[in-house]
Amino acid sequence: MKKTSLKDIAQKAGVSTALVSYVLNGKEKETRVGEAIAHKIKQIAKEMNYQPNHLAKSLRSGKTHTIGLIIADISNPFFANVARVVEDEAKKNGYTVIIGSCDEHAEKSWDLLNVLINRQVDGFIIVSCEGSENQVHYLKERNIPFVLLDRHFPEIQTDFVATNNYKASYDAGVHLIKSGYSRIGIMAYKSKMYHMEERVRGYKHALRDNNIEFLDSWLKEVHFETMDSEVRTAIDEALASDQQVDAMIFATYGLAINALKYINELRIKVPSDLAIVSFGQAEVFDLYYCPISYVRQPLEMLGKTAVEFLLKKLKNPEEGMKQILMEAKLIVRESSKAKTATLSG
Amino acid sequence: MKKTSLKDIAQKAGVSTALVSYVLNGKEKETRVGEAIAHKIKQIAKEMNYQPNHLAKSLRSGKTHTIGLIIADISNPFFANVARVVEDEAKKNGYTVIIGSCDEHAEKSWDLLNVLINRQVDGFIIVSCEGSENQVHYLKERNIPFVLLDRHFPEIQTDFVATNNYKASYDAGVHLIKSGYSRIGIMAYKSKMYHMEERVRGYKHALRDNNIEFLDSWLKEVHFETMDSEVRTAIDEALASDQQVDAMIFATYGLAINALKYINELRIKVPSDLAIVSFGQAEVFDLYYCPISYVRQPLEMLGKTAVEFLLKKLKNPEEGMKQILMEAKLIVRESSKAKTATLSG
DNA sequence: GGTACATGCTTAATCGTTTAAATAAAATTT
DNA sequence: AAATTTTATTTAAACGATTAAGCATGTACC
Repeated sequence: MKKTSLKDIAQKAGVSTALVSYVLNGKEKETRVGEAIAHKIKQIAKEMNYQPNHLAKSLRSGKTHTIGLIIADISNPFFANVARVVEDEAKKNGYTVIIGSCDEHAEKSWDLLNVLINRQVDGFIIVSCEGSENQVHYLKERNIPFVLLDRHFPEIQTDFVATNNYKASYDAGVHLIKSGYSRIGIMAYKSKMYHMEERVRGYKHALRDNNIEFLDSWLKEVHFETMDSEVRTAIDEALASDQQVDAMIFATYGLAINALKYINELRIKVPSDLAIVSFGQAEVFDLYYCPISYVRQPLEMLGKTAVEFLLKKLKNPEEGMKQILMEAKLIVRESSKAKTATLSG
Repeated sequence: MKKTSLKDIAQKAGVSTALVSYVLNGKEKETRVGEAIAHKIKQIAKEMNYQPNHLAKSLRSGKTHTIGLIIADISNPFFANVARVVEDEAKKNGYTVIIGSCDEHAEKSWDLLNVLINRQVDGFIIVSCEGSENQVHYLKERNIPFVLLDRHFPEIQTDFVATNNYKASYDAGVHLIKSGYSRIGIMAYKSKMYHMEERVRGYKHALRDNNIEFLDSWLKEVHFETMDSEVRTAIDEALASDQQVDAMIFATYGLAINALKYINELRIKVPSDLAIVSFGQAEVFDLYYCPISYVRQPLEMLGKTAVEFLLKKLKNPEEGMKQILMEAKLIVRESSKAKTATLSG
């Protein structure tokens, strides 16, 4: 029992496939199809439960109504949620999303890109990973529409939707200072990615603007791949030295999780021994015995806007370049509460 | 600068598209293409960076090399991870996956199914939600290949890959009993889904086989949609009554998370006030001040096997029905440690 | 009554592949 | 040398849709 095609309907109605196509695409008026026939065609289409073949449509039109979404790390709940938003938003507009995670590997990202290009996606939304600049250039050269999400390359002119990471980190730093912490560290990925540099920069400026001298030993940079062990070392160092920190900003969700596990093991008390503010958002932060203060990025808006930008570009390739930085919001919880309160402890 | 097609290559090589197709599909031998020409064609294809058009291929062959993955709830990290496994495994076999989450709504699942059928996916892997039996029947009738994952309907003959939930829950119950708990409750979704019933059944039998009389008030069933508030009520009831529980099994990850948040608020101590074993697996359980014992389902194997079953069926539609129940493993942590140890507290 | 236009429908090309069947040329057999 | 087989290549239909162009009609106008 094959799917019914235009031909089947045409045959049953005794007309050409052209008429059927016109009618079912709502072009009866422009193409002057007889009312009686039009009605008959619609009737038959319904009876036979006609569903157009997307492949054929796409082959003809060159449009697949599919978006490729390449995510740097889908195991990060922030990105997982962004992916959901993108998917929902796309579906609302009649688009299907194909998701791929490159797990922070540029080669994997490259493979994905090619697979999806071959699948004829109409455009891309990309959370770039380190070393994927060439891919961005490639897309630009080939004139394939795309929007960068959450991470972007300031030296490459592209559409992007991202968070103001500098500001977010600055705010986090100021918040800790105002809460009475003065020896504030930051843990970040060892990375040349702009969003990461911005987070470190914001933190440093927060210290500077509050007359706290930044110490090199307060910046802990770890490699993504060997995070598990490096985080432990970093925590050990941050707490053991004579430049011991009393608060720490975690530049990503993954770093925070790893650190918290270790901190648990060490029986270090948050926030009395160590105050914490983390980027990223996740249930985990609510569930920790001492709820974690975090930087809430405008997840929904990021996803929605990225889709919006891309679809606009798909509809009109001449559309101008769109770039937007959205503000994050610092959610203050127990893990960074004012130090005075813990002086008694 | 259009993509190069078979035609372009044919033109440049001065041959017909047929030859090009044969050569590039490795059918030179069967179709006896001249060696010189074959070589020339390959050469040109490489030079022009030929990438076949999947749409055209699919239209012709009726195969899209795409799998539809419908997940009951992608916000559940267990399912999110299963999705990753399925995706990776599919990709290894040259398949692309289109994921959709129905958020436990049968209608949404129905919509997804249709969207994906229209997109001509070759087959489905489905984590069914309540009330979607008709969809399973529909697929069977229309002879669309599919494999049910994690949840199945015992009264419908289908391929499936799932966990032995009865056994898992039974083990969890026995473990708690052996650890000295005797007033053991269970929190589950109010649902007619088989996997949920099995979890309750296993728990009950664990009690029965250890001469503990099951009390109705120990079974807390909450609705998925209104989980947030109902979980609180359930916890209140479980702890306040004269039939107060000293341990609790959570039949899903979501329930556990919600309950733990509330338990935190109430300042209830785990496990001294309440021991806990939960289904599902997530970082959260590691991070809780008292790491949570949980039932680890064979996530990787489930996903891989589902893909394997489906691909076999796609390759050979006559393939027999495949059903498998995999064993879960109880991971014992602090949250359910032997009661004697806490008698002093 | 001839030209012009409106109406209602069909034809056929096209998108990029695959592949059975046809064809032509060369090699082998009778 | 004719018949047959093998080898190398082309032709053309098909997948399922879209759409410009063509072709009959009928109606209106001068």
